[in-house]
Amino acid sequence: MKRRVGRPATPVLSREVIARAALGLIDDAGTEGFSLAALAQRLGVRPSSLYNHVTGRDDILAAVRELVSDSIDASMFAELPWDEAMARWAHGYRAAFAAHPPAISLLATLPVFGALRTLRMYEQVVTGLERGGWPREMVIPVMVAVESFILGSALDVVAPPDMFDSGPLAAEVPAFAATVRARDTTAAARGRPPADLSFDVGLRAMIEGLRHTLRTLPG
Amino acid sequence: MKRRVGRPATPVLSREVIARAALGLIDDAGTEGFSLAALAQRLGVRPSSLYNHVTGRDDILAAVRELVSDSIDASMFAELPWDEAMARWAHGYRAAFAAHPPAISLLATLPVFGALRTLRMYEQVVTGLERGGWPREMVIPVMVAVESFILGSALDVVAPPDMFDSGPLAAEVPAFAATVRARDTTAAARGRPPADLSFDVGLRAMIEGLRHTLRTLPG
DNA sequence: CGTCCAAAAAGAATGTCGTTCGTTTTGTGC
DNA sequence: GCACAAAACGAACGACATTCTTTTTGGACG
Repeated sequence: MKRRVGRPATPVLSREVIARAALGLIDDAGTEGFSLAALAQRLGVRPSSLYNHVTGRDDILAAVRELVSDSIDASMFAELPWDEAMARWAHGYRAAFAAHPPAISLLATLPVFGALRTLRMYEQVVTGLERGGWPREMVIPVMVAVESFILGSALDVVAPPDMFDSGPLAAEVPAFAATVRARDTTAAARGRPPADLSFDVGLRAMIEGLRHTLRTLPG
Repeated sequence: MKRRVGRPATPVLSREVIARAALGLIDDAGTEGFSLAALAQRLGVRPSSLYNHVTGRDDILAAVRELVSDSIDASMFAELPWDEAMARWAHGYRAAFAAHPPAISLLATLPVFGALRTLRMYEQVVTGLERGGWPREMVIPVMVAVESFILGSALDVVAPPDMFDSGPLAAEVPAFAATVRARDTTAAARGRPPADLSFDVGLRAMIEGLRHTLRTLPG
């Protein structure tokens, strides 16, 4: 499987191929397993070859982010009431990231812009909110607020499970330890990850609160 | 200012000193300007000396995170109603991170645990929520939901301003471009950063929604 | 059909970075 | 007063992202 020097007969790489391999590598090897050397090896290629298709490490991560973002559906804003559409969009948004836990911390801090597909998604959301009666100047804040919650919740997914149970620390913070246990019990009883409980509670609250905000708007 | 080999007469370093210098370096030089070499130079020390006080880079960032977290006040939960306390806590929490924009992306992805001070903060919040009537198993989800929103909003602070105004992209997403302009106008009129609008709208909504959730709880 | 240029691969080399290890000097407890 | 731990330096290493050069191939144009 050794590759010869020189341009190959059939092209091996592309921005798309690199992004998919990168996401696969991150899924398999985790955050710290991601390196250009490992990525090149997975592609059967030398690291320097990557630079013919991307500008560098950050560009690869941007491509991965586009890949993940492109799996988010926002078409529901065209048909459903804004609040119901928002709930579904948020669930899909979070699921897209939660499907690749190790990638979250790598992607969460990256700027999103430059991706046309992402802008189109925003366009759909914005249009749906305006159709729902939100005043122009509040549309972006409302969308960004929900998006911030989603992003933060995605980071929560990758947070390590609490390991201080029955340690000397638990005695220092009894109320906290007790409520954590109560949450874990409830989560286990429902067969869902603890992080899902926070997301559901928070999303429901935020959308209910936004309904209230829109209802009681001056004017 | 050259230091001689060997243990100095008066100690130069400590975990605390290192953390403060690191935060200062991040504030001054940004995310990518942070390196152990630069940090050591700022401390008048060689990089290898740091390892006498911390286990490595990640440990330094953990110390910085503790430093930032320690400036968050949660005492209001002992006196105020839970919803009002939550609002003030959230504002302080976000402000603590927003005071160091370049640090946010470095710290946001780090695990929080091991810091006793942080656990004590959680203890105060948890106690306040229980006092407010929240059932045990919902306390942590409620707190984590709000914290996720705060974290996500902090990341939004560091997001680059939209630069696609009047570009060829704006024509592709007219509704989006228009609402962004409306938001920027409103933000400018109020003399506040655009990110603040999203945070205020989202926090108000989430707390109002949580009030509604608590009110309509089964049982 | 041949020529020239761009594209796409490997290969070699570089500088930075985090980290480890050995050495030196100093403070401290017996 | 002596042994040992603590805390600094200095040297060296391996991993990493990146750049530049070289080699081979595809395609456009004559």
